[in-house]
Amino acid sequence: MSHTPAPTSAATPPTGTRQAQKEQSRRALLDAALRLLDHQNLSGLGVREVTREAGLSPAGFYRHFRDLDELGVTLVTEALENLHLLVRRVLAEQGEPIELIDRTIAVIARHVREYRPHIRFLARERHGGVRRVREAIAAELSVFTEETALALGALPQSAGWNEAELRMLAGLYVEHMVSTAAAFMEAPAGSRAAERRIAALARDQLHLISIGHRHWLAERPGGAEQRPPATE
Amino acid sequence: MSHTPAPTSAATPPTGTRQAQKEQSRRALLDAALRLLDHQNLSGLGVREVTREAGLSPAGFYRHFRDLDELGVTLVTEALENLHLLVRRVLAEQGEPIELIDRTIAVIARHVREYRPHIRFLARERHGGVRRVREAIAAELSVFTEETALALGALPQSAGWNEAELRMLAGLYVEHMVSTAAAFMEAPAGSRAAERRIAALARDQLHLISIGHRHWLAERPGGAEQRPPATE
DNA sequence: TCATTCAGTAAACAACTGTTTGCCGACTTC
DNA sequence: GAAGTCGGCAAACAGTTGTTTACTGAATGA
Repeated sequence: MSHTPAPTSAATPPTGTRQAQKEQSRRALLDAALRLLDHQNLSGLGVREVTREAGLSPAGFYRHFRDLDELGVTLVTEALENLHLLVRRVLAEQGEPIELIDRTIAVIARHVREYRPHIRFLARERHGGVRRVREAIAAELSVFTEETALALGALPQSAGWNEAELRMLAGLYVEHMVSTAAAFMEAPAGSRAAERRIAALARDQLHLISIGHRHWLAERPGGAEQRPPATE
Repeated sequence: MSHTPAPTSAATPPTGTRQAQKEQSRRALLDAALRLLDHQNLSGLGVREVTREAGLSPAGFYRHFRDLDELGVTLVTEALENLHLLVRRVLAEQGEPIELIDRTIAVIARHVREYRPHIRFLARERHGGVRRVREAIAAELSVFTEETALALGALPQSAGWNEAELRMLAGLYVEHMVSTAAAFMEAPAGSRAAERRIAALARDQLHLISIGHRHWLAERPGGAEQRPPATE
C-alpha cells in the first residue's frame, strides 16, 4: 500500500509526477486499443470503447490524441520500432546460411510470441481501411527491404549481383518473413507443436530460396537486357 | 429499359419474376457492400449504410442476410470462386517454366484489374476482424496450396520430391501469388508502368524460386535420411 | 378468379456514437 | 506560501446505429 514513488525527493509530492501520470494514461489508452484490436479492426474501433476499456472518460481521450487514426499511427510506429530493431539484429549476424535461417526463424517466433497483439495489428491493418496507417506500414516495410538488400549485398553468394537483383531477392525474403510471422500469429496461442511445424516449413522454404540465390548468376534470365514485358 | 426476361411465357407477367427481383436486390446489396468495402473494413460496415447505398430500406436487408457477417462470407465465396477457376486454369497449362511464370503473372494482373474490389476485400479481410470470414479465406487458400502441390508433382523437375516437399514449394508459390496480387492491387489504378514494374519483379522472384526448385534435390537439407519417408 | 406468399416499406425502439463545454483539483513553478 | 498549468471528469449535444413491428401490394399457384 505504501507506494513510495521516490524519484527525486523523499516524502513530498515528487517532481515529474505530472508528466508520468499523463504518460500512464496514454499507455493505458494504447494498451486498451491494442487489446480491443485483437478481435476488431481499427476502422471499427470507437473512442468511447477505447476509453471505457482504458478506464478513462471519453473526453479524456482528446488530451492525448486528436483522432483514432492518430492513435493508430502511433501504434504502427511503436510496433515497427520493435520490429525494426529486431530486423537489424538479425541482419547483423554472421554465419552459414542455414544457421542464419534457423536463427532468423527463431527470432521471428519469439517476437510474435512476445508481441502478438502488435503483430496482429500490423497484419490486420497492412491492407486495412485506414489510409495513413497502411502507408506507414508500407513505408516501413520498404525500409526493411532496402536494409535487407544492403545486408545481402555483403554476402559472398551475392558477388556479381546488381542492386536491382539484390532488392528483388530482399523483397522475397521480407515478404516471406511477413507471411511467416502471420502464420505464427494465426497459430493457436500456446501450441509449440504448431510453432514447430510452421518453423520447419519456413526453414525449408528459406533454404530453397537460398539455393536459388546461389545458382542465380549461372541461370540469370536473358542476361538482363532482353526482358519481355510480362503484363498480359 | 425493355427488360424482356422471357423465361417461360411471352407477354403475360412472366413466371420467375419474383425470384429474379429478389436476386436483383441481393446483388444490389452485395455490390453496394463491395463498393463501400473499397475504403472500409467489413467490421466497420453498417447495415443501414449498405442498404442506403443499395437503395433499399434498412429492414429489407434482413430478407436476404441474417447478418453482415453472413454477407461477408457470401462475398468471400463469390470472390474465391472466380479465383479458384483462374488458379485451375493456370495450373492446367503446360510449357517451359519461364513461359508458365509469365503467363501466371499476366493472368494475375488481368484478374486484379478486372476484379479489384473483390481482391481488395480478400486482402483486407484475410487477417481482418471477422473470424468466419478469415477462416473461409484460409480454408480456400489451403485448397489452392493442395492443388498447386498436385500440379507441381506432375512436373519433371519434381521427380524424387516427396509430398511434404511439394506442399512446401506450393506454399511458397501460393504465398507469392497472394503478395503479387496485393502489390498489383495497391498500385495506382490505371498505371501500366507500375504494373510492368511489379510484373518484372515477380517474374524474377518466381524464376529464382524455380531455380531453387531445380537444385533442391542435390542440396536437400540434412541429406535425405533424417527426413520422414515420402509415404506420409 | 381468388387466396396466398413474400420482398420491400415506414415507423418506432432503445442504445450507442464522436465531440464540446465548463469545471475541479492535484501537480508545478515562482 | 500563492498563482498558474493542465489532465481528467460529468453532462449535454445532435446523430447514428441494429433490429422489430405491422403494413402494402405485386407476383404466384390453385
